[in-house]
Amino acid sequence: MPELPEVETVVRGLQNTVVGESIIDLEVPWEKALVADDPYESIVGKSITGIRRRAKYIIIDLDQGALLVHLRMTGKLTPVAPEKHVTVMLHFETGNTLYFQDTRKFGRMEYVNNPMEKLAHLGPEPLADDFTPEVFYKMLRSKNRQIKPLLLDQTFLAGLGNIYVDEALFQAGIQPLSIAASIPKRQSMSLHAAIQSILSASIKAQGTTILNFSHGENESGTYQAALQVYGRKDEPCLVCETPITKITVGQRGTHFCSSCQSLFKAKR
DNA sequence: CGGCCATCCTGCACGC
DNA sequence: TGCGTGCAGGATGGCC
Repeated sequence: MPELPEVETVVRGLQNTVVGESIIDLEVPWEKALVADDPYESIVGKSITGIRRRAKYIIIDLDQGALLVHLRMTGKLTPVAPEKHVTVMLHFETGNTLYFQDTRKFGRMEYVNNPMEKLAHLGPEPLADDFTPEVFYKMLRSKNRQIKPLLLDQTFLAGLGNIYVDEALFQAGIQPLSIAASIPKRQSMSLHAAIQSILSASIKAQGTTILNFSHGENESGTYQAALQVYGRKDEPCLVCETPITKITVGQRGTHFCSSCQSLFKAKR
């Protein structure tokens, strides 16, 4: 499940591979994966001038417009031909090809004229300089919502997914059902620090690779070894040995330690 | 506004 | 062994 660190890893990996390539043809085995009024007209003939990340989106800049890629759960962008589940292929003048592969077919590649305009609804980047502990505390204070779904809301904060939210809340000692506005300053500071340190550490480890259904995976991250609660239902908490609890919060599997994480209830 | 549900897809873990 | 069922999950849109 690609979250911010995984997307960052993909972007860094493709930096030296696709920038400078000219697109001379495209194939779309799964039509829904490519969103554009006239795909051939808008994409073929253009060159890739850069590749960058915003939240969980990959922005492939073209000499006019850009391709916005969201991998969702199982998407991959690779220059190496996958065996199956290829949804889009970009063929380059050099003879190289960029493959969009996606087992569950939820991922999308969209041609847009102005990528930043299209992503204007997103909240702040959790690793940006102006996302300070003070700013975060103020953001939380105005929200009467459960902290877990709030952190997953990309318009509130952009880039976190289910795995890293569970990990950050554990590290900060905050129970996932806690109401954001009720979280004290001390714990809010701690959550901010947890989000930044976990994301940074995961980027350094090239992301998390949950044992999945892709065979020849040659670029897997190693952060899964550092997970404290995610996927550890009924296993002992690494701090206090209380079995890890798994519940559903906002339709998402949610892992936490009932002893280490405090519930901050709504004020009245 | 906030919470809940369905939708999109496939593969895998289950129970029998 | 093989079948059926349920589940996982990011984002969106609809409903109350």
